[in-house]
Amino acid sequence: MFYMQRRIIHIDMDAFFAAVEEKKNPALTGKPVVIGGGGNPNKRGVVSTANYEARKYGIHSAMPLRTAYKLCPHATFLPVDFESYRYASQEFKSVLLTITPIMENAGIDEAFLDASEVSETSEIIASKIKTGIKERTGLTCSIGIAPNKLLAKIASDLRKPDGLTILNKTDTESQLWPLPIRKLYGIGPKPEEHLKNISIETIGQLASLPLEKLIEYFGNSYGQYLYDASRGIDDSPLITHWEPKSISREITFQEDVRNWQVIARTLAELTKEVVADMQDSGYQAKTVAIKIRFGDFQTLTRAKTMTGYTDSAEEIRKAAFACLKRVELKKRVRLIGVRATNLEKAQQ
DNA sequence: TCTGGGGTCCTACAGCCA
DNA sequence: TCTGTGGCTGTAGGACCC
Repeated sequence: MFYMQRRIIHIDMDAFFAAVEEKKNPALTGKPVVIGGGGNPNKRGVVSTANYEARKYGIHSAMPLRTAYKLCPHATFLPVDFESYRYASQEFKSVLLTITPIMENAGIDEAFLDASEVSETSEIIASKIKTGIKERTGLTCSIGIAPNKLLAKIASDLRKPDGLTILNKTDTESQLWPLPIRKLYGIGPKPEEHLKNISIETIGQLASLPLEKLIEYFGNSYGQYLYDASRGIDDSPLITHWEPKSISREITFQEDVRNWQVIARTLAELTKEVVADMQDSGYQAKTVAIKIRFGDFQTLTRAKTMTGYTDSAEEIRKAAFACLKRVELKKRVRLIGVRATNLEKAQQ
């Protein structure tokens, strides 16, 4: 039996939000730009994207805006303009679809292509993608090409910006194993710390652990994942179509709130937005959940499953408030959110 | 003192039922 | 009738990603 090796391409736009902003306002080019929250570095919010100039000051995604401001007060701070980014996203993805229709959306600034059936060489495909995106949007991207999604994503991260990296199965030892464990998709701060405690720092060292050990440390599912991923093994297919599992809204107050009226009014507004979203996209929900984060970051959720599926504003609001009633509000509230889950496409 | 918002998936546990 | 077991569903929390 002959198995053809897949050819998966991962495309990652370079400092996407910042690049779109620089396109909108070329005067920003070459200066440090930080995008996040409402664009006011003295208010609550985190960095969504920092351009390469701003990264030189140590600014990175997920950093509090106030911290970014301390590191580089003369940077330009801008609010997130999702409309523009969504438009640019559609534009670059339309270029990708000229290569092959087998595309997986992986967020606003990333995508995978399955180019196994495309006859051109990887270098020619990559060059077509880069030129096409540059012509269409004026933006650059980094590309990784490999036999699976896991390696393609790691590859696109190896040379940035405007890079191209092609990995083969046989490159696992030389290219994958020297990398720090954090580079492996799915390893966040917690597993990283756990692994460092047992002196595992690189993907190669992770690959030296027997499967039984990994399962003992991390459970069946995640243990098996780490075992395979550290060897560059990944058979997961591209997801070209998917249905949402939940629709939600949440908001962090500028200052922690004790006033129940404010909390209730905010919950009602968020619920309205969720319902509008559901109705626009044609979904009904059976379960409504709320999320509350207190000033000390303690976070709790309460959920209520209704008797049937609904997109009625009245029913969903009632369910959300039934959840709120079950929470003892004895501390100031930092964040409140509402989520509709257990979704079903509404009958037409 | 600081830590967004919109998602997904996994795990643990409790209650119900056959 | 009592007890144990295993599956299913709902709930809650935690971790990850962009």
